[in-house]
Amino acid sequence: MPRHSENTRRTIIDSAYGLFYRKGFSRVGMDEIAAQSALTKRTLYYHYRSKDELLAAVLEHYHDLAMARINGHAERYCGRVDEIIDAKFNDLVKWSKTPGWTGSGFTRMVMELADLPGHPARDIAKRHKTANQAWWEERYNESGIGSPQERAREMSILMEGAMALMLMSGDRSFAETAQKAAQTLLKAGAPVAKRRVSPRRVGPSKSPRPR
Amino acid sequence: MPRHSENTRRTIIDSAYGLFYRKGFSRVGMDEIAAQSALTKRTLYYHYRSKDELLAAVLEHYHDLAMARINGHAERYCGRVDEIIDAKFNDLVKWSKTPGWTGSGFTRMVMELADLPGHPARDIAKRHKTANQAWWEERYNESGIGSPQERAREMSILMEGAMALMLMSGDRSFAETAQKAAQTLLKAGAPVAKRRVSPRRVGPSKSPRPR
DNA sequence: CGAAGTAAACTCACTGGTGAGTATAAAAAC
DNA sequence: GTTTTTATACTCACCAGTGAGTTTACTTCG
Repeated sequence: MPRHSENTRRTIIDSAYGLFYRKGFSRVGMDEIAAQSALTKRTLYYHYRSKDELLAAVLEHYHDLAMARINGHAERYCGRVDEIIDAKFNDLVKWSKTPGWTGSGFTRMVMELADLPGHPARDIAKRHKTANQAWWEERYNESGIGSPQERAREMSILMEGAMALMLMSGDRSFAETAQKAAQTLLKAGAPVAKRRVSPRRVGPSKSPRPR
Repeated sequence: MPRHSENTRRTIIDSAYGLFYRKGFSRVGMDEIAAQSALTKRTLYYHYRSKDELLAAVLEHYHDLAMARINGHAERYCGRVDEIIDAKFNDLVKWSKTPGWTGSGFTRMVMELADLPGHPARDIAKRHKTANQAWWEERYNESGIGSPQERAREMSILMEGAMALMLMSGDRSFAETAQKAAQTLLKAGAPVAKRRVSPRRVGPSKSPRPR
């Protein structure tokens, strides 16, 4: 087939993402990815030097997607912070109901590769979580909430913890518990001016949910 | 009867635990475990029918250890709930400073094997987290705190989330953030009688920290 | 007592299978 | 005529699990 190397790469990354997300990194073979992509293994190695490099590309791509998605949702994630919190946790519950849901792929990758500090996946996952947290910090900040950084860190913790426990127990109500906790912390933490915030940017989005 | 099979099993389980904790399940071979135990691979299969069964035995053992440890620490984890919370998070920080720390082995196992719902490791990990949460529920309960179950679930979430983020970011201060959040939630949640609680049982303990 | 039996515990060498990554040559696009 | 892709076949390392036999410690019988 032809020269559209961009398309091919996209195909490879999508297939790889699906398999990595489902089964983790080690238990997915390059042959499997090749088969899923309807390509030859040789072609995979034409575009990516190694399995690790492919993983890095996959995470990079889905990090970008997630960021674009979150920023494109300005009209959904606007208003008072407490409303944004509710929206976020509702979305988490919705997401967790998709058939093969197994939590955050980034988190799971880091846990699987926890003993390889130099692995590219580690850095990308870290960047992803940092970016997410920065997003929350902005939300808290522009709403005039006190200690926005601390609040954002709490949100990260609650989200991460809720996902882990939902995955382990199969009990979706952990999202609700985390949500209520976030609201309580918001109220208890910072009795500052509550001002509304208007949508920041336009750009609807649908599509699957990387995380 | 010939040689002491209990000792051998113990050796195997300890070696396996060390390797599984460090590198995860898939990336550790039975040969590696055998070498670490100074035994033949065949001997491993004499005591355990399969690698999965060995993993189950390892988790079972370390779950017991963790429970024994937590119950043996009655003199440490007593007093007002807010003191217990502080003690717990301090212990988390201390634990996280041990050289090869990579968070909760149970959580990481579940994340690695997330696509295998029937795997024995899943059930054991779930039981472990449930037991931990029940422990917290008791603590809240015997201190006359309102909604003890909800408080215990929050604790689980905060602990789990803090560990995940500490692992990903390498930033230990997430423990502190989670700790403060737990205290805030405690105060905000249940303005009920604060009564002291005396040590429940005796039995000092030291030893490493399974989780 | 001591030889013979025996069952648990253990070893060595092996199998079939799969993993990542490569070699090479040739075909199809553009 | 260069880039991309196929096709097939290959290397080499590893890995879960096994077949068949050996050692150890304890028992039983003469």
